Amino acid sequence: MATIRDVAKLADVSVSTVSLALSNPARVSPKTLEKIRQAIASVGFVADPLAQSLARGRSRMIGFVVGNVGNPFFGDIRRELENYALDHEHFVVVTDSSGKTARERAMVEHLIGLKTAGLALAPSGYDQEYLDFVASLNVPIVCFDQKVAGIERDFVGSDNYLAGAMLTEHLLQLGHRRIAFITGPSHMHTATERYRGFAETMANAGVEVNSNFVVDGQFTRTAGYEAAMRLLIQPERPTAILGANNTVALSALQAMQELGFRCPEDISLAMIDNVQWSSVITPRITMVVQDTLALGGIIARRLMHRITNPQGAVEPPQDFVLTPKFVPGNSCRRI
Amino acid sequence: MATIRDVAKLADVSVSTVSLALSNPARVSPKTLEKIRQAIASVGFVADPLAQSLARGRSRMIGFVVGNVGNPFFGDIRRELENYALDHEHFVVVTDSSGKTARERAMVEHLIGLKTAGLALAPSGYDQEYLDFVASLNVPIVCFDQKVAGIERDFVGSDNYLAGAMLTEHLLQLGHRRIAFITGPSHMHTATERYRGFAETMANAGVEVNSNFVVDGQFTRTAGYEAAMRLLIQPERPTAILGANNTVALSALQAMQELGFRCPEDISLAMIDNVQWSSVITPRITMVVQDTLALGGIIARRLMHRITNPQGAVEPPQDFVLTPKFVPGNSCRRI
DNA sequence: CAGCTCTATCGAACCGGTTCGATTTAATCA
DNA sequence: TGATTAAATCGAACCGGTTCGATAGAGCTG
Repeated sequence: MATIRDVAKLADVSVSTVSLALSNPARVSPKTLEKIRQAIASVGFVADPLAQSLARGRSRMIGFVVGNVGNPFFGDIRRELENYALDHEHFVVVTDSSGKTARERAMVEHLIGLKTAGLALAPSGYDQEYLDFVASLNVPIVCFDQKVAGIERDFVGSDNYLAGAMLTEHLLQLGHRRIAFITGPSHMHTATERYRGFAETMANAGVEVNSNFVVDGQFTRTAGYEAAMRLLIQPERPTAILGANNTVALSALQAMQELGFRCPEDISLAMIDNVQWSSVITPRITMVVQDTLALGGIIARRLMHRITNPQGAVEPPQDFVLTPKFVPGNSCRRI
Repeated sequence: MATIRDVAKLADVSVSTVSLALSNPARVSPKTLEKIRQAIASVGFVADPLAQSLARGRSRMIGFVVGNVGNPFFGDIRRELENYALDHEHFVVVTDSSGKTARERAMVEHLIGLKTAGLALAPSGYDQEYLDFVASLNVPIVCFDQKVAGIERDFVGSDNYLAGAMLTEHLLQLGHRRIAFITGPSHMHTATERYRGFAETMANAGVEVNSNFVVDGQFTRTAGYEAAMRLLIQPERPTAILGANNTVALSALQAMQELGFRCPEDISLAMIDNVQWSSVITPRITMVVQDTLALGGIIARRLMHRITNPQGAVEPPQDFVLTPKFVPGNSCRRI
């Protein structure tokens, strides 16, 4: 590998001039610039990103930290961010915490060690120590999906209260009263908000919620399946199930199928968030979806803005909350 | 951030001794070691990974390059690799080329620039120049999924010929003769092998393949859908469709549903590779699946072996080909 | 006790860039 | 034309580690 000193020697200028020519060509005389250009071309010089990062104290990498890259929700956002970052000569490194807080923290630490230019972070869990840690970082960070009280950063997400409320209202309109709700982890903002949307809408309609009808699905497949089973074996079954996310809802569908319940004839089902092959799942699930492309775009622009703009770094944090969209399917019947 | 010089000053030893104590404690006297330990603890020293990588010419990162991290096939492999790497104090950075060769190359170049310890690479496309580039890298690389002629590296994958043959044989056994095949990109090894498995099995059974029954689905959703439509509008329709991967097969299912064909009553369907929610897709698709956990484990061990073992780096490349598994569903009927 | 070997530690160069004050060169003005 | 100023270039220190030959002291041998 050719180094900057090889180039300097060949162009017969100092190392610092080559460096200057690279970072600010306007401040180098045209003929020197040309000599340097030729030298660079002839030895095939490419600056070592590691050395640059060390010297600058900052790299051109952006860290993307989520709990599950396989989730299409995160996948779409990642793609948007990646495209935008690439256009601005930044490079996205993706890390997956598998939803484990300890691992998430280790990954953030690692990315900080890499002197990443910025972080797009979907926190999956946290304790006070972790919050302090995140607060102590002086790197641009845009949080998304999970709004965490105590993290004073830009936040990009959807109106989860509304998402829960919309589906609840839809089921009420169809005549359902015995509506069950499969929740997510109580420490997650999306989970609590969606539940709040459900509970308040029910209360506003004057419908009491049977306490056996609220079960914890942890946003995971196994817990969701188990939670659904608990709902289905009750003598007084719900007429509709609302899944707080795609995973628990589809786990519920699986449980229903295995026990021989038909959807929507026996039990209606609705969920928040799309999945990849929803169009071939029978019945087509009625859902509320987030505008992942828009979210990804906002995250990307906001993060790059803070990274590239000198004063962008000190702007006060801002929240961007998008309205989710209702997508009717045929998994909810009128009763 | 505390540097190694701060530690040296506090422990009243030289910088090089601190470095030695960190990398090879046995060669430092016990009392010096203790002084250094205390100093490290009191200033909270953590070595800068960037500076280490620059000085060593090698980092503790492993690059993971695939065309679509959202695909559960790659997701499982990523998880296995990540767990194993973490156990060996290595860190996986994931990059997604979105199936674009140019981007894939840029990502590999970037990872090499980061002086990654090794690469797990699922090539999605290539030209001669790219092959030469990969060949020129003297970093441990384990290729997987796509076997590329011209890349002399370890390879981990499944027997794709067998995968195609197994499903074809199954359909023949059920009495199908008019079997259609939706292929993947012809430059992909998995695609050509799976097709070969289909074609040869058909030939061996003495069944001629209608040339209109072989359509190109590019392993993508849009092309797969289009290809399926072309099959379904023919006056002489196939009685069974075999999708060369999950994406094209499910696109075909969608096309069938939209045109009002029932599966398997009107047309049978089988596919290679699982998807996340196959258990709630109706009908349950008959498929051949790869053992992603085993693949991931082999990739991880092989790569770490080459990285950590001094002589591992020079071992000749080896192929690991696993046998895929037949998973019956109810998407294929006897005729 | 001189001569030799080992062990522990050190100093300096190095990895490959960036940065900034100092210096040289060129252009502008009185 | 000499003084002044701006533009171009340079040198050296720096980022934060690693590495390796040199050195000093301890321990062993004859």
